[in-house]
Amino acid sequence: MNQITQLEQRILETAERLFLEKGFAGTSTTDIARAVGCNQALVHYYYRTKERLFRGIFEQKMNLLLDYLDHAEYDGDLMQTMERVVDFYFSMLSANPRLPFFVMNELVLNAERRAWIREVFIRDERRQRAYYAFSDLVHREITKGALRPVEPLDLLLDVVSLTVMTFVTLPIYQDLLEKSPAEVETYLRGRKAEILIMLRRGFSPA
Amino acid sequence: MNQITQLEQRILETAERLFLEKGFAGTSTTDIARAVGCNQALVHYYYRTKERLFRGIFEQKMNLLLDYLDHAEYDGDLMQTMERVVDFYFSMLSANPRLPFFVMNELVLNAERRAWIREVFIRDERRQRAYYAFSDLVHREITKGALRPVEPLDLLLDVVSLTVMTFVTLPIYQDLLEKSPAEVETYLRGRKAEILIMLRRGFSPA
DNA sequence: ATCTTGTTTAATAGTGTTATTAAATAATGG
DNA sequence: CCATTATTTAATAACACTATTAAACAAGAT
Repeated sequence: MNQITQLEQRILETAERLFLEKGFAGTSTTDIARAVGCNQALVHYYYRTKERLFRGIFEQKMNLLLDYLDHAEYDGDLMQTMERVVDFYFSMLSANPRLPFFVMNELVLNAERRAWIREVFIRDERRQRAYYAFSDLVHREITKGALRPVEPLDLLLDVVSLTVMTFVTLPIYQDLLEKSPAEVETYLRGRKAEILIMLRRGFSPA
Repeated sequence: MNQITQLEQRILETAERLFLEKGFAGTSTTDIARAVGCNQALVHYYYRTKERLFRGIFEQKMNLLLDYLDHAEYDGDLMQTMERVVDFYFSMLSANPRLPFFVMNELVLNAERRAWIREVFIRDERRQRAYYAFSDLVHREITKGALRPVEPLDLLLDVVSLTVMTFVTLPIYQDLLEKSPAEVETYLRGRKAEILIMLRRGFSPA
């Protein structure tokens, strides 16, 4: 029960790392086995197919990404809520910077994955409810005069675009502009501040 | 000189389409040949390696993407210039919606490609000059009081984030929310308007 | 008509990929 | 200790991929 789970676990973790780094098409089960240091057949013993292994990871990562939104408390002030959300995702994504690209990448490149995801995620009541709650709140805040008139989906996309792109382009920023880890940290702090300014200005009423 | 160029051309066009759709790792020279309807060796006869074929396309697409910025006239009003830029890219990307993802994808997934790109693109004087001109203008406009204090890079990233993400997530929007082409067109018009509002509010002085 | 040059294909080497199978090894329970 | 079960590996099937080579084919020039 030790080495057993140990290898199975290490395969999962390594697969995770490699898929996140190189994507589904760019990672082979041989790569994974090599990185773990075990026989390639073992990957298939535990997960049967590369697709199954991938899906498990993909689903988990997708949930990790959406969980916070599902449970977000849309209390009184939407502007404050928005700041909390950005704050949370900046922390979370600083620890997992390749997460958003990973999910986006596979959804964009693979139409079958989109179809599959449509069934599993979009038709999930919890998620539907969360979106309607959010949508209602936006409309209420607009009526209240606490928010500029805006489509809920637009608001969502604006926040997501600014936040996600910061992390998606991070490897490019690092490598192309040859930045050190310390510089990257400063840069991320700066980006977060900038995004909050944009959102505050962009959505304040009047 | 007819059938000659014809096949060479069709190989290039097909490669372009497939690379844009599935990425480098997801497209094989066999796929390309199959789609063209020619022998697979012909792809190698004209382009020698998959990597060379890809690089030609990648470089061309990257230039296509950056060309406008290199020649953008930063005249009097920055805000107006910004609107022209967004307007241009929305037209251009509506015709080539997979372009930004294609470039981003390869840069994020492939570190060697980043290194190569760093040499070819970043160390290009025209590009350097264009960026400095832009950076200077931003600082001048801030001093003039025509623009909120902001780092030029932040301004650039905000514009790029909002614009690019609209197109990157387009397949997801289409498929996951099951939208028709007509709905997509309306959606894009809406996004452009929304982005212009965000930018105007986000960067107007005071 | 044949020589030359450029185009296209068939064949294939060489490698890498996913996946399965059977055998070896380790661990566990009776 | 032995039987059973779970883990791990070696071997390999079956196929896909990149790239090369030599030969077939077509055109135009001489």
